[in-house]
Amino acid sequence: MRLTRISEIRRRELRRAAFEVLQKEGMAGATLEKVATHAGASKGIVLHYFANKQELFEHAMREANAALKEAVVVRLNRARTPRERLEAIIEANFEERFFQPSVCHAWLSLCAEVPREPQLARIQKVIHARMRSNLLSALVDLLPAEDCETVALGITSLIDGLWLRLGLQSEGLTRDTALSQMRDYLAHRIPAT
Amino acid sequence: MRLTRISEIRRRELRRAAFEVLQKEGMAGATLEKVATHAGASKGIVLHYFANKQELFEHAMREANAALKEAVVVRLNRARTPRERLEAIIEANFEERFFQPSVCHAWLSLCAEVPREPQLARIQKVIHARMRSNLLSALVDLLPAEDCETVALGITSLIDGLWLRLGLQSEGLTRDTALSQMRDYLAHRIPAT
DNA sequence: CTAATAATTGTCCCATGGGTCAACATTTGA
DNA sequence: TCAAATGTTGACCCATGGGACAATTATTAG
Repeated sequence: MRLTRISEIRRRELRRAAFEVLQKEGMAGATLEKVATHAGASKGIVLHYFANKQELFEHAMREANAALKEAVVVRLNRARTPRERLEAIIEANFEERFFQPSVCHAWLSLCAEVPREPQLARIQKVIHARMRSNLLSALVDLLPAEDCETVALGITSLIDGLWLRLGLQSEGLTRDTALSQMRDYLAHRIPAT
Repeated sequence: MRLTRISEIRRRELRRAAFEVLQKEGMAGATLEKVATHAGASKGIVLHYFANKQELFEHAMREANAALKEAVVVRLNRARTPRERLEAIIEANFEERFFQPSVCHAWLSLCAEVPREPQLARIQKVIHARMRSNLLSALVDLLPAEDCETVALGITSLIDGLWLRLGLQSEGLTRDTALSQMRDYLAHRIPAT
C-alpha cells in the first residue's frame, strides 16, 4: 500500500500549504491556485485530493489543531502536580510556534467562517470541549467544585482574547506579556498551594 | 444644504445594511448587491456613496464602534465611583444589543480582515486605545499603579475572548454567564472596598 | 513486460461579484 | 419655470476563482 502513503504525503503537504497561505492571505485571499503553488503543485492536484475548498480548509484546521493538542499532551505528560498540569495547558497555548501574529490571524480567519461552515463548527466544538475537560481535570484539585467551571471559562476566554489580540497584530503584545497575564490570573484566582 | 442631509441618510442606511448583512453572511458573503438589496436600493447606489467595498465596510465598522462607544459614555455618565465606572465600561460591552451571536460574528469577520486592511487596523487601534484609557482612568483609583496596565489588559482580553466565543456561537454562553465571568474576575483581582 | 491503477497537469467552463458608465429621475435654488 | 446639481438605476465589462475533465505521465502489482 505505497499508494496510500504517497496520497497521505500529498494531503499533508496541501493541508500545511493551505494553513500557511491562510496566515498571509486570509480566507478570501487563500485561493486554490495560491495553495497549490505554495505546495509546489498545480491547482488540479488540490481538487484531486480534496473534494472542494471547504474540505481542504477543514483539514487544515484539523491539522493545526492536532499540533496544538500534541503540544498540550507533551507538556501534560511532564507535569506532576495539578498546578503543573494547569500551567502545562496554558504554556502549550503560548508556545512560540503557535503564538505568532500570522498563526493567530489564520485561526481568526477560520473562526470567522465557523458560523457558516458546519464542519468547522464541529471542529471548534471539539477543541473547546477538550480544553474544558483538560482544565477541569486540573482545577478540580485546586478549587472548590463550584468554582471550577467558572475558572475554566475564565482561562479559555483569556487565552482566546490574547490570541485574538495578537491576530490583530496590535503591536506591543508579546509572548511574555501574554504569559504573565495568564500567571496573574492564576495567582489571583487560585488559592496559593 | 438639504443635499448633504439626504446623502448622509443614504450613507447611514448603507453602513447599517452592510453591518447587518455581515452578521448573516460574513465578509465573503456580504456582496454589494446583497447590501444594496437589504437597504432597499440598487448596487449602483452603494458605489455612488462609497468608493469601493473596503470603504463601505470601513464605515460600517466605524458606525458599529460608535454605537458601542456611545453606550459606554452613557453608562460612564451615570457612574459615581471608580468602581461604578469600571462596571459601566464592562456592562456596556455586554448590553443585549451588542452581545449577540450575529453581532459578534460580524465583528469577527471584520477582525479577520484587519491584517490586510490598514483602514480597519487603524479603527481597531483606536478602539483598543479608548478601551485602555477608559479602564485605566477607573483602575488608577482602585489598584496600585503597577497593576493597572495588567488588569486593563486582563479585562479587555476577557471581554474579547467572551465575544469571540459568542461569535463562534458555541451554545451555552449567555449574557449572564459572560457578565458573571467578568464580575468573578473583578472580585478576585480588585481589592474589596 | 504489461495492464491496471494512481498521480498530475493544463485547459476549459461558468458563475460571481466588484466596479464603470451612460441614461434617466428627482430635487433644489434662482 | 427651468436649468444645474444630485440621486438612482440597470446594463455592461472583466478579472477572478472554484470546479470539471480529458489527456498524459508515473507506479505498481501480477
